[in-house]
Amino acid sequence: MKSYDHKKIEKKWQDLWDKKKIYQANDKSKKPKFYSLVEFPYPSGDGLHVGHPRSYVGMDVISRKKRMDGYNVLYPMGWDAFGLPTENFAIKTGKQPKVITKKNTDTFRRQAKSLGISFDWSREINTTDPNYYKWTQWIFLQFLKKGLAYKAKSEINWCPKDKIGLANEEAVGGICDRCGTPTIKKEKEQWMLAITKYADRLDKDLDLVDYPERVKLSQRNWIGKSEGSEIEFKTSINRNIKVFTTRADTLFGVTYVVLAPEHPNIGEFLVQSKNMAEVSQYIREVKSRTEIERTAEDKEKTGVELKEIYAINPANGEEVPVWVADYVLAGYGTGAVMAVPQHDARDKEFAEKYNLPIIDRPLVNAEEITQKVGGKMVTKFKLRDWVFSRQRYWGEPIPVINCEKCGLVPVPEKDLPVKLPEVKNYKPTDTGESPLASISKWVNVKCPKCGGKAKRETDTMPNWAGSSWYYLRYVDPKNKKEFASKKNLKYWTPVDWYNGGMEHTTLHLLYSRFWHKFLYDLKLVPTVEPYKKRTSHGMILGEGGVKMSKSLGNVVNPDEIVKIYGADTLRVYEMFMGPFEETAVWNTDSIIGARRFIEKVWRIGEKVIKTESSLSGSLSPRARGALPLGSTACETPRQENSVLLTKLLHKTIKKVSGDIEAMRFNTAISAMMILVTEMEKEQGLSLEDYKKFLQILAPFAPHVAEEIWHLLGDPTSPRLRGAKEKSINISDWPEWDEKLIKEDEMKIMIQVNGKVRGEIMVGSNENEEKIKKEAQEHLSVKKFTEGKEIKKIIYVKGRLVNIVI
RNA sequence: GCCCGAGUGGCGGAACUGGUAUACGCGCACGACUUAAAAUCGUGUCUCGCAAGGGAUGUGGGUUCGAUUCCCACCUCGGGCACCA
Repeated sequence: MKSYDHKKIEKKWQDLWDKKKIYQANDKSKKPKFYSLVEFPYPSGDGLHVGHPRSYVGMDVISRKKRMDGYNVLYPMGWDAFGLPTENFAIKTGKQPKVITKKNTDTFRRQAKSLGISFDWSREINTTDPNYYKWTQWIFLQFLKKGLAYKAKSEINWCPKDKIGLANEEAVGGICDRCGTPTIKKEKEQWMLAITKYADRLDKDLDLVDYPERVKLSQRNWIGKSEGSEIEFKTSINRNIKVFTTRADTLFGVTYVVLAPEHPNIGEFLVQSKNMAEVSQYIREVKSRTEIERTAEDKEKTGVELKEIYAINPANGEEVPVWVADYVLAGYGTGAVMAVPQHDARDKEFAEKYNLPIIDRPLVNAEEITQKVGGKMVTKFKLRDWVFSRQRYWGEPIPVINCEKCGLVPVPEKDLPVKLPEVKNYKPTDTGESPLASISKWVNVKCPKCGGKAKRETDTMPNWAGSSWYYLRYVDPKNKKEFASKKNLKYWTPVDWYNGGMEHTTLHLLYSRFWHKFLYDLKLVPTVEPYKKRTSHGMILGEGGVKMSKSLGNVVNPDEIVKIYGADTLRVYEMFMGPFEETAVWNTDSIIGARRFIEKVWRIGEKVIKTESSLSGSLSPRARGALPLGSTACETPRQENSVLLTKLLHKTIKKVSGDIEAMRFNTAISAMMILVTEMEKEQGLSLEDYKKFLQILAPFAPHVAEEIWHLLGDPTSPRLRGAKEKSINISDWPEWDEKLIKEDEMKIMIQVNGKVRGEIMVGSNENEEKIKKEAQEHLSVKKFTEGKEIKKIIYVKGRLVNIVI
């Protein structure tokens, strides 16, 4: 046996696994299925960085264990390849986005393979592949058919630098998500998806899934469900003001009413106010401000009174002034609020600034008062409809045709996919139209309905489109008739375990749940929720605890680590560096610990092989497994190790089994390290025990485990060496023996007043009284109890005795 | 401002339902092997103290025989949301 050479071993097994297709999922298996999923990456030009493997290896460990547990595992990978960085690179270099993407995915694939991740590469998908986005477009047409995709003139967040319309969530705080430029509001016809129609179900059904509490919470906050009352205020003009409040109980404390500057009926109030010029000036001012200016932290509230217009409090008939102020949002509730300065900090701030009355009134029952004033209880959501248009090239074309006569006409399903044409210039236009608009050959088409002159929609879909349903395509990635067959969907979905980053818990997760529910309503998928269980890995920060970034020059390339230390070492290190769900700081110096661990495993392997071959002799092949149990005759001498080590092995098997399921990879590895240290000390290590250890190591370090496994030979086969043995990675996960784990002696700590003073060993079935007695007689304990009155003695089974004096 | 999460050796971290605080790893020191070095192995490594013993899990209090763990208040860091009525 040669010394450990990770380069040879890893390459050899990666190729063999590929050839033997041992990680391919089987659509027709009788085994129980397990669908494990990681977020497919955006294949950037920089290649994989060490953060990616954290998620991939974590789920790989789980997938590998599940295979060994007897599951038919689907663990797929693909590319979420539409997106701005590629397009921007295309603009800069003039290369085709398609070509750039091909290059990047090749790099990513090579890197992922070099880590020995057990992905089923036969199901690889790419969102930019027309065979894939055909179905993204098809699903869009279903939304259109059901009236959930619609075009609306709306104010969008416009980035003047990227020249692109952004969704609210991409322009948080009025700053472009991509380049940091302050966004401005711009009116534009946009495609929208009515996610708000699903708001309530998206909130409620979180009860059905196994997500971490913090993930559920952030989804709930994003959806922002709140229950309250809608109450109408009559006014001095012929137009009521409807307000939304969660505090109808404070209705008697209302001292004024406020309209948002963008309130739909603002015009009617404006023209009848005495200070029309002043008010319209104010509204104009507000609209000219950027989002940042409007929401700046220290910004003082502004507003203007609609003079000579008043509203009537329906609770007591009082007349109160009406104001326009930009602290009221048009997009939430009714765009108007009743102000109760006594109970609301914002109203109070405003009232104090403009000398509006602040009054204290008794509170009443919210529901009763709502009913009494003719209002109704309603539920509102913060969630807005999803702006689904992008004025960009590198996205799925929205499959719609604008006909001069017929209006918006969906592209017939038989004409899908609407393929992206090749263009010369990928730069978006200053008018805000997609570069597609300038390709007249592509744009000008016949109307599918009337055959008349028509133009294609030139907007494309946002990044989130392709990733909203990709997990469905994996179950049947080559299907030409449907996005996936009913049969495969029924077998594989839902995803059993989905791991990804915290940064995707609000948007991607919510969007894909929305699409899934929509498809469920169309009876196209069998389950209400797409993901049964979701976990989140922590980020990997650069040395010093800062984010890895090119500008800081602290990005670690996994290729380097694989080259120097090997994939197994990188895998073990990343799983060992800290709790999986928490942020971890990269430390190149610590990798050596993982490498030493693997080398130790290798050395023990060498030792075991040496003893085995000396025992079996060179003439006869070993036939240990073939011998009947308990047979003594002619048996070759077998190497035995101490019962203590076997006990430790079984404890470790149990610990590792449980830790993998709970993603406590760090403590699993720690337990294996302890076992390995003990195994190395052991004089004669038995082949069986060592092989069991290799099996529990295999999910973490599959290459080295496989190599030694094959060098040792399969004990159930008469052959010591040879290529025909089964892979360790699909062998049966070892079982532990509870009897061996149970100690016949237990260590009991003795405390005096809660302080440890000694310990005794007792039989595991020893009765309480005897243990207590023995504890009191313990020498180093007596020292503390002598001459003191013993108040009571507490015994915790199998743990300790506490003597209280 | 609001909502989460976290504060344990020189460092990454462990302690699963309240029961030996600091497992495992990195680093460091010393020793063995070696002509030497590397690698490897062994020993030690929270702190004060010669010792007996005492003190430490962000700070202060509480509950308990017993608290890193539960409760209250505060401080610091990380993340998310942010005028959502």
